[in-house]
Amino acid sequence: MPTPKTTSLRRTRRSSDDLRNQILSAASELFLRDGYANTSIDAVIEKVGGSKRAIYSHFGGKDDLFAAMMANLSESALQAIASAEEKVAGDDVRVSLTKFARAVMRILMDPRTVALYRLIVSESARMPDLAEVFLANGPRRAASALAQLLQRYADAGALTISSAEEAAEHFIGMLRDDVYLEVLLGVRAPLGEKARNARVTQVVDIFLDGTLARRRPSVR
Amino acid sequence: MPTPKTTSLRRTRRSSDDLRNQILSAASELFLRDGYANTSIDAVIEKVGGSKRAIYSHFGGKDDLFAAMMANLSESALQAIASAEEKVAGDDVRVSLTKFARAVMRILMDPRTVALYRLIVSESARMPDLAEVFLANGPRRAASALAQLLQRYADAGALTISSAEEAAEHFIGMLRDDVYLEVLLGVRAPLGEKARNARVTQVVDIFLDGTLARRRPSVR
DNA sequence: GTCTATATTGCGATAGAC
DNA sequence: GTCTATCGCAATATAGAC
Repeated sequence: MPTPKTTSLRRTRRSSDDLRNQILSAASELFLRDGYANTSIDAVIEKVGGSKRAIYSHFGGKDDLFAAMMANLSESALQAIASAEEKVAGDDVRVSLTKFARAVMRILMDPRTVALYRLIVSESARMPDLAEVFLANGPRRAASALAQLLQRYADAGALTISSAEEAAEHFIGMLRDDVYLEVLLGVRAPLGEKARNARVTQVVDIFLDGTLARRRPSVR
Repeated sequence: MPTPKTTSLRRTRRSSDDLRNQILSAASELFLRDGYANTSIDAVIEKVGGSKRAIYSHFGGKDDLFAAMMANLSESALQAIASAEEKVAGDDVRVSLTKFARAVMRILMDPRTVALYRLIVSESARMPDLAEVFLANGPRRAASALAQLLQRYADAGALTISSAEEAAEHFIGMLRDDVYLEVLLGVRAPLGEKARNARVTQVVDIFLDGTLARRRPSVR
């Protein structure tokens, strides 16, 4: 059978949901690559096939298509962050931080994340809600997860930090340094796993040897 | 007296240089505020007065006007960085780093820098040279100045660092953390002097207590 | 002023779902 | 067969570069 029955409710030639998803997918690719202003409705429709009308009946307009796409993207981004949070189960501070940092670096250097980051910076002025959603689901979420981790170690006497929140922000800042800026600006390819891990080790060393309590010469 | 229309080279009322500078100034303001696509030639002309013809004869087109404006801006940015480099004359590591970091933070949080940063991220895909010029005059220059400073202290035995370059990048990364991202996205106002200095102290403490040689319990 | 690009809408035709 | 979403194409409107 060419068309195995759709388990869902109605239309099937290319079900309404399929069309919607295909539009979202094509729009993501183009918006992420070329930005909002340089992506035309025609270009999206050319990738998907069909009529421009489909976009307007499904989404309402270009702005709404863009918003829908960003909402869609934030879901997958959120899942990535959530999986990173689970990686911090190690007992040793250095091991925990390293795991966390590697996960963050992997997400940061993902080409999709890079493009999303760039798009957010470009368009947040036009759509303020965009920035809020992105910050809440991405950076703030990662920072507060890390802050909790740091606080636990601080309570256990392994770390000496004045503010877990700020320390977490600084730690993540170290991961997202000039190298990341260069990736963001497209003058350098995203770091591969080996290079990422090397930088993570550097960062963890700098960070930890400043916050490790020195009373107990334990872990080293 | 019927004003003889000077068809080409000579201009009288407003000197050619003045007009050029006024155009650049108006263009800077608009481009920085609204971005490339959302700034129209008409809007620039409206601010300056005169005819659209002026822009095309002076610059050639919108792209060229934009490029000229960016080149113009990078000069002042360069001066700011250069002034930061001079501030590192202190003898004590902590004092030197603090001075340097305060200067960097002041530049970073300058609304003009923020707008420039945002514009670079938005447009570097369209104009790759932009990113190179910006990186060379800004971030890379600051990082390498800091790296030299760090290396001096390392040579003197005050710091233990494996790579001065990378350490410098991480240090600056700590300064440009999530808080800066929020400023960049416009959801938070740039930090005032007091808040900046507080963060600088945090960053220097984290950084130094990890890189200070512990053999000699000297400086602390 | 001219011309191109592009967002947005109008509407008859069509092809599956029911 | 009817119904409805989609299609294809044309038309409108506006902005903005030149």
